[in-house]
Amino acid sequence: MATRKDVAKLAGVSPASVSYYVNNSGYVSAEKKEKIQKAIEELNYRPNLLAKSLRSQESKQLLLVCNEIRNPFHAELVYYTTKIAYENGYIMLFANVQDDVDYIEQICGYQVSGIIFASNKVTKEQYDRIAKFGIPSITITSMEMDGLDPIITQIKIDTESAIMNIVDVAVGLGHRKLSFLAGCPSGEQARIDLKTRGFIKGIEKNGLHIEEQRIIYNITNSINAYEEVKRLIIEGNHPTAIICANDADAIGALRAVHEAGLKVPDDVVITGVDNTDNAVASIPSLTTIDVSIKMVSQITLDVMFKRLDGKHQDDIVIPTKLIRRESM
Amino acid sequence: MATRKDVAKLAGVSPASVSYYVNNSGYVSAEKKEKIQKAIEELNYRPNLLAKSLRSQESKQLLLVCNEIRNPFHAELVYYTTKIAYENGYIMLFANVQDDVDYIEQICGYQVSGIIFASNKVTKEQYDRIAKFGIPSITITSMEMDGLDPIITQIKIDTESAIMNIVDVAVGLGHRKLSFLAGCPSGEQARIDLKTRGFIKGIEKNGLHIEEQRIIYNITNSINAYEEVKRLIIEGNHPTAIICANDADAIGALRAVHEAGLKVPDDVVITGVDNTDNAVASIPSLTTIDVSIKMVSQITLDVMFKRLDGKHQDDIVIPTKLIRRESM
DNA sequence: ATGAAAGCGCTAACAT
DNA sequence: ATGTTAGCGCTTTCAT
Repeated sequence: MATRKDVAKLAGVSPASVSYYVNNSGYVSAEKKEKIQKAIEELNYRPNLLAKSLRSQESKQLLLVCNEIRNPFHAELVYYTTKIAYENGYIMLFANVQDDVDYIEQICGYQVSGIIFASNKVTKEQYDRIAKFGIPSITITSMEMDGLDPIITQIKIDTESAIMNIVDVAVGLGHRKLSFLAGCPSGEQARIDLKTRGFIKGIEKNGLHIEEQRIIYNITNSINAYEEVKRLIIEGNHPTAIICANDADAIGALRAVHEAGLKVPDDVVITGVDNTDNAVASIPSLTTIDVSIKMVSQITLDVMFKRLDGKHQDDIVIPTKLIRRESM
Repeated sequence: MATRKDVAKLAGVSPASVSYYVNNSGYVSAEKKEKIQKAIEELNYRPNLLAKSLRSQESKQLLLVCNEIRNPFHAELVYYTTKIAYENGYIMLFANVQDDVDYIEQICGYQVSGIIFASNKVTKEQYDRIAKFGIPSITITSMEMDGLDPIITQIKIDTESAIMNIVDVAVGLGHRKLSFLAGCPSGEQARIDLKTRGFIKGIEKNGLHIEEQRIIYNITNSINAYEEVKRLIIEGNHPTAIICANDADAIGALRAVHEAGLKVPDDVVITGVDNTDNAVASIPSLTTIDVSIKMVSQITLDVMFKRLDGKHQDDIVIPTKLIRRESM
């Protein structure tokens, strides 16, 4: 690849002038501008961003960490954040990470300007480790993370009250046996997972006993959800309301219920979260929680740019909205 | 962030020794190794990959270009390729690009080691422009691209015979009015789109007239597909076989047919492509074309590493498989 | 076995 | 208005 030096030589100017022209800093005469432009085109010159970043101590690269890109919520988030970042002169690096913090730390070696977490698999200890790098970070979360290093701004999606609301509606419809398909593992993670908390709080608020309500943990995709719901039904005494942590899981649940010869919503109601395209297109269409991913993306990057600007930003809570469709 | 110099100072050795230790090149005494390791941990040192890449003239960054990450096929591809790349010491940069080649060119400024295209929106002219950078590239394609610069290895997914096969089966089942929901725009793109070609060839092979078979272009997601199929049905004289370019579109078609009170597969058969989770979980489940994305990802990166090694690689054709389920 | 030093391509302060 | 130059953090050759 041609370098700035090559361009300077061909254009008969100094390398500095090329920089001035390319970056629109410093003065370059119209005559030289033209010569430089010509040389750039002839040589197909592109500035070496590695060198530029090294020198200017800012990479203009943002890192987005997801734990499951195959989940449409994450896919949309990648779509919008990448787009907005680019429109603002930043390139998005993407990492699909389960629990390999080493990976993230390695990528930080590229001197990323900022990190966006969209993963429910990163633990507090791992956040703490990454916080040490001093890189402005944001986490889009459905977790209650206490005592997180303030270098990590939390954008909390209020799925807790959303799921509570769903429980209210289900109970209002007469359902007494509810089940929740959680994305997280049981134990510590479950205690801070807002969706799981919402379910438990909803159950308690409605005077039901949480022990009698089944929470199925570790649901990671629709196939998985399908199998678990199938098992629930085969075991007998199945729930009449199946509340899922996301739309994909709800699609799997729908299928299992359908195969068992049960009708949705007459025999069993099912709900999702995320309001993805699937929720509209499925049969029956899904009652779900709308989280405007476009809006979340915009807010996230607004916050990121503010942070990169050295300004402080408090944590943010993003409200959600129940979308009633056919499945409940 | 701490630099190599800081580590050297704290450990009481030269910066070179730190490099030797970190990269396992050159000799370092056990005693110094220990000191260096201690200093690294104390300072939370991470090598600056920007500087390393600049110096060693290889970034170990791969660029993946998609045009629609919200499509599950792309999402899975991102998932697997990112994973395999990392296992081989490469970081994947991700770009969701419609037709903005400038964006790709800009990212190339990071001296990416290789580029993987998974987009049906990149035109030959755009490939040609990027080929000029001399970066080993691969395109995972469902297009017939003639005369492409050999710096771009083509991994062709044989969707052409797959769709022809679907047409055969549909006609064998007695269908005479078929429709194809294409992802590409009509015109030049459609002529090189293997799926569209497969449909046309299949129709002709079966002695039907292509003029009487509706091809709907520019279908980009399930909502879109839903609307178009709804329109087809409302217009009357609707097709009894709706062949879709991907599973997501088929889900939308399914919904439209269902709303019209028609039964799948009794009144209308519908097929997808990709064999995503949705195809298994939908009701009815989808007859679709299986393309093992995991395998495609593995092959793609095998080819990439071979290319990065300076070896030549011929274009590859990846076979596909028809998966019969309930929708046809 | 270890260190000094050149240089990767760039920015920006400074000199002219 | 344009050029010279130091230095970003690193690798690697060459001396010691």
